[in-house]
Amino acid sequence: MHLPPALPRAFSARSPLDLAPALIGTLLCHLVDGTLVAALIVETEAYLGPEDRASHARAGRTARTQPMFGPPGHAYVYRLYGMHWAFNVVGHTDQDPAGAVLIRAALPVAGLDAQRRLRGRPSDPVPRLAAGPARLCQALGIVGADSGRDLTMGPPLWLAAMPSEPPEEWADAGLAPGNGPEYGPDASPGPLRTPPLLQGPRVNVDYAGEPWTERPYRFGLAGSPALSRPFPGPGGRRDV
DNA sequence: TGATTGATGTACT
DNA sequence: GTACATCAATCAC
Repeated sequence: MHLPPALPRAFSARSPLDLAPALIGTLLCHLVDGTLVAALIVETEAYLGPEDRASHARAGRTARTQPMFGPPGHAYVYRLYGMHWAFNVVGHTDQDPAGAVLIRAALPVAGLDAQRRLRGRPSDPVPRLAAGPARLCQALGIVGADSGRDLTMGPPLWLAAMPSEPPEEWADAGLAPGNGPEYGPDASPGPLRTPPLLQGPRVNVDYAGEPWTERPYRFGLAGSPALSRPFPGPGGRRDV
């Protein structure tokens, strides 16, 4: 079984605003009962430190938000609406006390049967299995106990670069080698070099009258069938 | 000590 | 489009 190497901590040691677009096109990997389940990240949101009113770091360090204030490259998992889990990658600079990137959606590429089973909806099309923060945690088997885990140490839970030549048994991620609009189901496989990104407002975040363009902190892989929901029309900007 | 609130998903009209 | 499940953290007294 091919286990891609973990991305180093330096990858996450930057502002969530830089990390959020950089995470698009990377792999989130989890070893579940000896099976690799992995998905290509296609949608993220940046949450900054205490000055970001929508960030859990706004109220300072608590037992729940502790990982957000810790070293970059760790997981921050929290309960949502009392019944779901949501997964974040901790990332901030030494100047900023806290920060994280919410992984909103990913395209399953390895361990598809396991992901269907974990998700509990066997007939859902693969691109919808992890299309949403709570669905993603379900499909990848991520739970609250994973909060605080170091994602730079490999199994059981880690971030990795998408291999330039994915193993035969992996599903086609539909990535074209390089730039271009051909990021659909018929695109030829290959690494994601300069992904065409969309940018827009964070989902279900109250902007309190302020125009969202002041904080366009949601990022997505253009044309991906695994996005949790569309980006706003012409206001959703390309080429981030 | 009690009330309100979500970084959601599903089912139903 | 709307209703609702379900609960820890946070906020208002």
